[in-house]
Amino acid sequence: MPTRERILREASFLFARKGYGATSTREIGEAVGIRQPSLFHHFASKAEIMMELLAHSLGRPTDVAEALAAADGPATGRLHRYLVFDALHIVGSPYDLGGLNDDDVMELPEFREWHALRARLRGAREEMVAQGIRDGEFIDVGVEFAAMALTNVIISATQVYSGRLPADPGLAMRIAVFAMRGLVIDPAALDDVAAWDGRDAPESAEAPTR
Amino acid sequence: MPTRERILREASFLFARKGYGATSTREIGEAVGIRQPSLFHHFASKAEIMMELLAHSLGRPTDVAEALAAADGPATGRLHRYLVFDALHIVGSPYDLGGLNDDDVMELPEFREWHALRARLRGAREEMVAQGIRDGEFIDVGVEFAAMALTNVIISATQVYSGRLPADPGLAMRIAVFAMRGLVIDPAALDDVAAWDGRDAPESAEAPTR
DNA sequence: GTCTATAATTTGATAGAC
DNA sequence: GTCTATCAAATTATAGAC
Repeated sequence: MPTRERILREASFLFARKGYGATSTREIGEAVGIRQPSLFHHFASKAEIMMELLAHSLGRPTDVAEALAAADGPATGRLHRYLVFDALHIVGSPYDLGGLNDDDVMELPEFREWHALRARLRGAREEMVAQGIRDGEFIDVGVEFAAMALTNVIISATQVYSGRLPADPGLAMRIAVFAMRGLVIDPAALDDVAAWDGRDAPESAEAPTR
Repeated sequence: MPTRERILREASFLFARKGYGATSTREIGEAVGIRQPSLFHHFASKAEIMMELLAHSLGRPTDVAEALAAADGPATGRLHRYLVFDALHIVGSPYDLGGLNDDDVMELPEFREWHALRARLRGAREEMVAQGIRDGEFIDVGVEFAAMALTNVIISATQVYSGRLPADPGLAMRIAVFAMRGLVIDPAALDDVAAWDGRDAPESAEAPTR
């Protein structure tokens, strides 16, 4: 495997475990098996490593969320489909995407340009929640809170079931149902949904080009 | 207000926003309005500041969770009561307890002694979930996952509703209901619960001795 | 109780040999 | 593409004056 790719993977593991600011370039080099200055042959700076990971963490999910927010049909089904995609995207990634775009990273000035993309992803998620409230499918506990809570439940699942989710897309769908049961007025609506989009969800889990 | 207390507060804000490892003692001193070396008149090290915050973050919640895990009555009511306490504890604190006991901090060797307390808190939460599953009140999505997901939903709420929760304990109870609706087999059981423990929940939100 | 001065270490990044 | 050597800046913490 190319050194550049190994750097991305090891860096993502360290960033997820210790945080971006607390991870030194020497640690990354050691994990990869090269000396610290050799990193800078592949990336111009430590921040550039993070930016490539941010692109992987935010890119496809934003596209999928915006497409589903603009699609037709009940919000319940579209939101469920996004949550299943999100779980499989995180777990199917060769990188550890846990807490990658948290505030502690995004507040640093060198990542200011990524605020817009993260805002688009959040906006699309909140749009689906707002649609469900407007159409009488969801209770109104606050759009921002509901969207954040749903995301955090999915992240919890990817952490606890890290090894099991990709091999079991059905588990991902049950977890998305669990996450949404608090939001949905009629829990029975989720039974249909889980059967409906079970077909295309697994293919959403993709690995990055290597 | 004593300088020591101001240090704890400003440090907690910075730790929550940037992470422990990425927060320098110079920043803490600057936020307090003193020079960096003056911090060490009040605390022996940066880690000791964090440990005092950890004690506040984990101490009472662990006592409450263990007491409720050992108490009688339906797990639904006891777990709901804990979640309301947790939300009011976090939001009522003068410190920012968000992500204080995350892995990135707890994995550092200087905080190894705190693993036991965090494990007790997690154990008590998971015990309540396990009781509910055993007694047929909760669906079984995995004890560890369910307990973590519930906690993360409460933390989401404290972040989004940071200013509004302490003034509105009823909101905290509705959020706890929202968090638990995915877990409970019969959502109607939560209507009774919310009315039952509404009396004593608000007094759970305490400030530390100053 | 806060300050200045400073020690000892670690940080991200560069230069240049091979 | 990786290495050694090194730099400038930032880190936590200490010593001692006031």
